[in-house]
Amino acid sequence: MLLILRAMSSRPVRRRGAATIDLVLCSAHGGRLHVLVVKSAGGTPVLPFTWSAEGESLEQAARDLAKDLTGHAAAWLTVGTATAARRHPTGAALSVPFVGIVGPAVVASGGAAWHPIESLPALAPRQKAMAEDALETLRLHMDAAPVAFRLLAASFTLSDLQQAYELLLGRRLHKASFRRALQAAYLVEPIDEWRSEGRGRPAQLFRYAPRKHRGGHRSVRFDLIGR
Amino acid sequence: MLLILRAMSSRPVRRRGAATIDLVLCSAHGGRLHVLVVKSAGGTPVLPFTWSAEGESLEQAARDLAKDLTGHAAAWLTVGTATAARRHPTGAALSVPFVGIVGPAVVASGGAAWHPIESLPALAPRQKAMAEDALETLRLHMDAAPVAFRLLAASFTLSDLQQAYELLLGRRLHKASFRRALQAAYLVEPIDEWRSEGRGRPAQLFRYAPRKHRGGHRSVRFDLIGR
DNA sequence: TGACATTAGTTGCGGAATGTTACTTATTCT
DNA sequence: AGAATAAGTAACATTCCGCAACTAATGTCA
Repeated sequence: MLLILRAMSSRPVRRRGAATIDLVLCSAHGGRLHVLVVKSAGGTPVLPFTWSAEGESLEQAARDLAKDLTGHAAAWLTVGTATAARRHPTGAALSVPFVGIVGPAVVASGGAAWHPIESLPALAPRQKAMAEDALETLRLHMDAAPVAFRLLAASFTLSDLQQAYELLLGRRLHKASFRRALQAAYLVEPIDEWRSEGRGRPAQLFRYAPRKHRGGHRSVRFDLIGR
Repeated sequence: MLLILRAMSSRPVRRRGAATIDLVLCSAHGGRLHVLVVKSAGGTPVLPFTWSAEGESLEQAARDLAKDLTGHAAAWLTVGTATAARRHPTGAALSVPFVGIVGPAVVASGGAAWHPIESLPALAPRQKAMAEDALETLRLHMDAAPVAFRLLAASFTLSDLQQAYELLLGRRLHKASFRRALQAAYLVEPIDEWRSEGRGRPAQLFRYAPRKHRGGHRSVRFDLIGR
């Protein structure tokens, strides 16, 4: 399936030997983070990958790969930690992992399947390491980029958003505090729609609409350094 | 000088064609962040670099390069954003930048020189981009790693530390607030030494000694998202 | 129909964290 | 001795945050 999809697009010719671009594509389903895994020619599970091409941006290649795979552009994408120590399934010397996010509506098709990030299938060592680093990469960027928002559809409830943050942070948050902080940041805007999940009061929908606000110049938090 | 130093060490044979490992080595002098720049064979300024070698860790190669260059091991090192779009001086297709830190005692020798990060000499485009990304990379990691501490010597005054944070954050901090937050985080330990800079009261010296403390599970800060 | 469960969303309080100002302490310079 | 300089502290007001309790809107089920 991967090969078929790649043949459908007209991208630069890629040659074996340079570096692989490995894609750790993430999505949130059912309150858990999932990673897209495909099948290699031999049937073993692998992360989607492509080869770097002369003169082409690595990021663009990763974006093309994500689009070919899912039919949707990645909602967010960043480069991870390039590595050469372990062996890539293809024997490539170098791997450049990209960590991407697609919204919850993207379904896996063909040989591709979403796997919970805590219980991935048996990947090759280098790919396994890259997948396990993905969450850390997302955490690293979530203070400066709207990572949590990209896990959601364009319109979402505040409970959805809180759940996304809890997913990324790995801990529970307090509802009232979360909403107060969110309001103070002018990051979301209510839209005139409500969603009912069946039980309980319907929730208002919001969209990501950051407004310029002079970043409160507050002190430093040392909370995270030193374990 | 670079070539001489590299010949002195017995590292794996590196062959042209794979990827360059470019080093953005940073250090703080006189309240400003500096980057180490060397001279190429042709005399033009370049970032120190080496070639990736089969089977060797990219990070280890970068660490070796830093040690060969300065005689000191890098106090901290992380990988930056791999790139292929622009042209490397050597014509390499791929570059993996590493952003490193050495303490203030490391002096440049031979063809190497420290340049303020705001006024770098005319580097090749790809290297210029990598160097300009360095500060952003450091900022990205400073909440999770002791980046600011690595810019300092093993013992330092609290004013030194505050200056390092101000350097990285690009804004002034309040002395009292900074010290309170620092005390609450159990990150430093006073040692029984004082340093006098000539005028003013001598400052007590501290060292980085993080103690396990249950990270206060506080709410999220949205300050930085959305510009 | 009416009590109950469930989820969304708000309010108010107390304690913790932070910004600000002013102060004390220790040293050098003149 | 007194001014200048920098380190370090104290006190107070303000803001932030965790918590608990509350209201609101819907579905469920006896």
